Amino acid sequence: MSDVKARTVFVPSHRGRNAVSERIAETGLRPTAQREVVYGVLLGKSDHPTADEVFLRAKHDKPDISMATVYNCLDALVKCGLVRQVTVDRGASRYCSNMREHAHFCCDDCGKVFDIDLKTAPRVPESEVPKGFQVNKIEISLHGRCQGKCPDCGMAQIDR
Amino acid sequence: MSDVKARTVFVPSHRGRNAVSERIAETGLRPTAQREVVYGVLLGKSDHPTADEVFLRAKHDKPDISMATVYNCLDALVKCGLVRQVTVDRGASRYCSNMREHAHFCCDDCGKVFDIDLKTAPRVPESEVPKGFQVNKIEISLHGRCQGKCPDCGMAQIDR
DNA sequence: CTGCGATTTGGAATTATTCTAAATCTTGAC
DNA sequence: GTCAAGATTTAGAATAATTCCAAATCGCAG
Repeated sequence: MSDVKARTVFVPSHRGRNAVSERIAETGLRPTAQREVVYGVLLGKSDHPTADEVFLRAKHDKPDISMATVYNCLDALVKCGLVRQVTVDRGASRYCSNMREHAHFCCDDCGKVFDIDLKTAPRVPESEVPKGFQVNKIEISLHGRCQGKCPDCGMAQIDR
Repeated sequence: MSDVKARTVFVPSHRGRNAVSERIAETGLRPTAQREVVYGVLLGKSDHPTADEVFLRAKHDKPDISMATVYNCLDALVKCGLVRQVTVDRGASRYCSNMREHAHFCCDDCGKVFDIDLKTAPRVPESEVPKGFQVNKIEISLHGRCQGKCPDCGMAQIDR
């Protein structure tokens, strides 16, 4: 694999320019058709899909996209800061195009993940962080039950 | 697999009684030799070992313990509240016998995980949690770099 | 329009974990 | 102490998620 190291802003030459390719290009990433589709999927529905679910949805727009490419694209989008990778539990990673400050609520019953907006960036007492350690990111995840209150929870796996 | 559903307090009948087996028994879990060894490993060194690492260490005391058993024991210990399962990133789960209120710092360079004590239980604005959702647990993980400041960081993978 | 490096691709490989069914252990009852 | 019932352990197979690979294709700069 090659690193994502482009520095200049690319503009797609053959395919049309659009909001999505524009945003990708702004990060210095080459706006390929596959990246646009993958990013588009995440922008289209913010339900924290797994790579597998992204793959399924991406195929709708681009039937011959491959799973490996979905992983590559997600990886590139995460590295360039357009997408967040969410790891609330064991099991597949989830992806999220909401870059505002927020935490995640993960329902132990239905397995769905919801954004919890945070007005302020999370903080941790500096005195408790070992001297010299550099903190780049703080992730907060809540675990609990939606109690059937979340959308489409009829099909929740109520196996407890 | 059978559920962990014991209700009475077991006392080991054949093997000796000790602090570790005592604590396991108190939770209503059968204090088997394997569980004692696994729990002992976690109590012995709080460096957030993966199941694999626990297996290796457990074999020192009990050479014929199996990987499946390590997973079973870890699972049982987590379910009965004696151990925390830590999921800071993709990759193997880690386990932790520190049950005080704390967050985790995960170094992107050396991959090690450190406890960050929290004086108070983490909170999230209640107003942002959807009505009716029940929050059971809040996990906080910090990501960053130890900058070579952590113990044994000579052998850190500095691949960035 | 051309060359070069970036990206995509299918498939194999790897890693972490779960499942399965048989053997063994633990406990409470006698 | 002995026994039966159910819990636990075990090796190995199976699964799930992700990464690796090397060849084909694509996108951009010149």
